[in-house]
Amino acid sequence: MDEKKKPSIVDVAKWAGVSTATVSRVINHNGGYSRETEEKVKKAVNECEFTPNANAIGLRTNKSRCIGVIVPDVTNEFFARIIQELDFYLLKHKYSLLICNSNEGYELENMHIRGLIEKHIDGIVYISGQNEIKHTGKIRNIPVVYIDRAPKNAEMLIMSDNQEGGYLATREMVRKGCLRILLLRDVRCASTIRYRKEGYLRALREGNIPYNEELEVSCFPEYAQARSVMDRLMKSRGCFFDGIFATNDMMALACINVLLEAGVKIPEEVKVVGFDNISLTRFTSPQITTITQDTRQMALAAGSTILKMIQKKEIREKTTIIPVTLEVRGTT
Amino acid sequence: MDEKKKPSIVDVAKWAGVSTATVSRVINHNGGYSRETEEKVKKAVNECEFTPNANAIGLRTNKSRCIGVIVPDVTNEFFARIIQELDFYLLKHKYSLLICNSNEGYELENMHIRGLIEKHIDGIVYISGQNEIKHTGKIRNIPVVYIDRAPKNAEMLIMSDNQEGGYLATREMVRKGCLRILLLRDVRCASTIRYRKEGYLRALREGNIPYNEELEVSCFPEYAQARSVMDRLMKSRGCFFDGIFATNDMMALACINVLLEAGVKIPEEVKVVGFDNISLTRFTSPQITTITQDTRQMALAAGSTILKMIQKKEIREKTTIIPVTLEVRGTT
DNA sequence: GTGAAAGCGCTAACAC
DNA sequence: GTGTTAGCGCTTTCAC
Repeated sequence: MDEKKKPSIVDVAKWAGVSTATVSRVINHNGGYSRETEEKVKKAVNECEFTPNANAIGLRTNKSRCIGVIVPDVTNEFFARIIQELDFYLLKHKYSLLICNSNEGYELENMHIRGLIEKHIDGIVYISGQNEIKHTGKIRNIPVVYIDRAPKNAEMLIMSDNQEGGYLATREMVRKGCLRILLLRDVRCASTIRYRKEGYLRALREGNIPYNEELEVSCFPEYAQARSVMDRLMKSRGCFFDGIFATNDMMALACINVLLEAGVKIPEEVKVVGFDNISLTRFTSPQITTITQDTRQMALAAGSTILKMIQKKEIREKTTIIPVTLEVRGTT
Repeated sequence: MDEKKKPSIVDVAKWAGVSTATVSRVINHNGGYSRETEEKVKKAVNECEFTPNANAIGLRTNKSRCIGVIVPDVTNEFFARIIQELDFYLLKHKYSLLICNSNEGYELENMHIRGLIEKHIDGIVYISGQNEIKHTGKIRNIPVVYIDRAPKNAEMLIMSDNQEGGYLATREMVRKGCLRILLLRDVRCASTIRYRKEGYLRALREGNIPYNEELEVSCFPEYAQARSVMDRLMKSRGCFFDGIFATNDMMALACINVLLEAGVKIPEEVKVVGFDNISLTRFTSPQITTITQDTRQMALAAGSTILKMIQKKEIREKTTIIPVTLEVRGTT
């Protein structure tokens, strides 16, 4: 065993006085060896401080035990939470997570995908973040699990029950007496948003409240844009609503700040519900009522699905819907 | 060239009518071939849709073009921003980023490190997040760059100019007339916090304001803890300060909410400055004055340093200090 | 300027 | 139950 080099399985074999095949068998728990040799080998492994060479294994088996995750923006807490849970789940299964931040950009995404392919990663988790999927077809022969949105030909999809979320959010306000509930929605035509709106409509119907087109306002799903839209609305038409369902928490926060600054009382005069339950919703005053997307379950579903695909196990459901919950707090 | 299998350099060599050695040379721009063969090979590479097998390269060269990043919590925006920039920088240099979320846990971190070693990653970026570095010595022969904090025997360290940050924050309040500036500090004894306090003291000295021990309050650096500490303080002693320097933005936010709820006017009666400039500081009302840690420069420094170490280039500075800036907003 | 061939560390098929 | 060995795809030395 060389002084400088890392010990290989050959070194271990020599040390234990067995063949490399036997060492390999023991390491991989493949059976076909006696209790005795097992001990010998394990001892040798420890004493040599042997660690397997993933590159060699990968080359030999065409597996890398790496999963790539493509994400529009790690900086977004919702995505970060998914990554965190995914990392934890995969670590337990001895997989590594390669992070690919696309910044919502086509070019970065493609560079990343190219890198992933060269690295022979075993699978990809693709978190779309409501934007269009652009790469379609570029990824071949690699299992892909989509979270949130997926291209038509996609195999596997994990998503929250957005319809139910929209419903729960709106029902909460209806039950508490709101009659003119503003829908402040992400302007982008994502299916997730469409579902949330369906839920909103369902809750209105259930409460015998007619849908009013004037109460639907679109804007880009960022704080700044939501703020200016609400500012303009308040200036031009005043507070003509008694509830707001914002399709994400940042927009909800923008509403709350605008209303509070205009002297409107929350939740007495206007109630507000957001979506996502990012941590920020607990750091405001009042704290924001919102819909929890269960990032943990989403990550778990994505992780176990991708592992199953890698192992070519059969998967019953192509689409997994993760339940959402209403978090009642100070704004309703 | 097999139908199902990915083409290897053997296929390309056959296609181009040259040897694998030549293909390798062309691919790696190693010179020693004619303009003519270069064209032939390049053409073959394209037509075969050849992508190199990173495992084979890694096995042969003992390089993986992978960098691991160990981070206490991806969900923390400050860390996420560093990861984002690092990912971008490394992508440009054709390196991949393996994410290792330690959740501030010893065990997870070690599992991750073990995985990184097996994967023969080329380097590690270690973002400590002010907690102690525990692994010391476990990582051998792998270049490591530390961000924020480093163990004694560490080679490379990137950090913000925390002293200057504390100074700028405090000076801003001194200049605007504050005389009793509360220091709400992270209770953990990290060097970063120590530096920030030094800056605070320097600004006081400069303003001829005596340091008052009673104005230094410690707590865990989370919103909830900061809130309850401030709540208690206000209940027991009222508002005996006219400024607060909180050593991170979450604590600053907690202060602001407590004060606002108690009817204290910000910034008229009390001014507040945070630290980090997380995006949340712009989503509050009033927006929070804070110190920007330049995550982009930190990531750039970490990225270029780790690449230099990998290439065994000499590095002048062991420690890189990244400048910080004061962001004046509504709370001062 | 180009090719032949060894070998990186490992697994798995086959032999015993 | 264990050993021998071929070969995964690539780089690199050594010939020519």
